Amino acid sequence: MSFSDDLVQWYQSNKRQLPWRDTHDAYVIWLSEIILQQTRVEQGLPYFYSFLEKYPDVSSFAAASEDDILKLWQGLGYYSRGRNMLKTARMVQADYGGIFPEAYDQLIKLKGIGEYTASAISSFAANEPKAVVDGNVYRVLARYFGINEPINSPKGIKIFQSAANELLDKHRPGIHNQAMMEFGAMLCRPKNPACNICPVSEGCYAFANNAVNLLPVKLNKIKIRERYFNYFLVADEHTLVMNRRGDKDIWANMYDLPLIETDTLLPPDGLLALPQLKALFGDDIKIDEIFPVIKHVLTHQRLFVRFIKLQHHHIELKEQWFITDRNNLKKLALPKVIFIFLKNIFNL
DNA sequence: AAAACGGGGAT
DNA sequence: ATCCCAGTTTT
Repeated sequence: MSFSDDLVQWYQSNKRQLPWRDTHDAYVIWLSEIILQQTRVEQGLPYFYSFLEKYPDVSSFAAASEDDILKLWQGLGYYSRGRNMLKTARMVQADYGGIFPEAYDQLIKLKGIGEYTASAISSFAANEPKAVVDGNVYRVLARYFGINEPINSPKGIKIFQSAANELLDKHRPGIHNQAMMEFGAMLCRPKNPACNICPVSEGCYAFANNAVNLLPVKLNKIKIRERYFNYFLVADEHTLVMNRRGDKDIWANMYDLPLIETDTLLPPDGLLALPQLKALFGDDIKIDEIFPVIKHVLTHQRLFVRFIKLQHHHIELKEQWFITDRNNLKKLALPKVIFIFLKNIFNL
């Protein structure tokens, strides 16, 4: 019995039942793989269902608008995944007649599909012998073979890909890949791995050398930027002023409120200089209510978000601002922190 | 080669 | 708090 055989055997009797397993539809597999990038299965599952229901095939996906896709993606994060999916769906519709490709060399050219995802789709859908290397596989390989090269160094990435390629069972690459990942997710976990019931502990370097908690090695302490967002609620009975975000910063092409970003800690009294507000909104405004600062944590940024309700009779709309009915909010893709605020304010 | 890109769960 | 999740793109 080889390492792969042992894992596959374990996989077949211990795998979770997941809706994207046991299909060979490349479109469905693609949908699941993009959703699951940097996302836990439990978090992605409801999105997978809603996307599949609304867009049962690539043609219907390609016909959607970016606003539609981002709205359905709302809350999942890494929104470029959604925007790239739309580009890819349209490319598949135009260049492949709506037939989702299954070949690695074609997949790798599509937006949002990198080495991992191209390997996953091609091996799951068509049994193409491409080895996946995701976070699970890095961990399994590092521990089992005692590889101490950092998993996120350029050298490490090549070493792990080579190791995965060598290990791949060319006769059943799809199930081999799934078994590697499921094993990493369920037994060979980052913390408290289940070495006591591990089917391959006997040949495991880390288990034999008491190095399970030392591997894999990862470097790069990401640095976190602090930002201070002052959002302004300009609303009447039925409508409010919204802002369409640009395509560079976080939450690209999504919708929030008129914003003043400051580069220092917010003043304790919560007051921005009134002249600054008048310069932005016009003279006819007054601060109505200042809400407590909300700390919103992202991977690379810590946001200190403060909402300020303004009284107004007339305001001047800036370039990316527009007035919309409250009822239209259900159609706009909102960042989590904006969504929560508006939901609470308007009892949505 | 680094940095950027969300949000949430486990420890 | 820290890590990391079925990673990819941009700088």
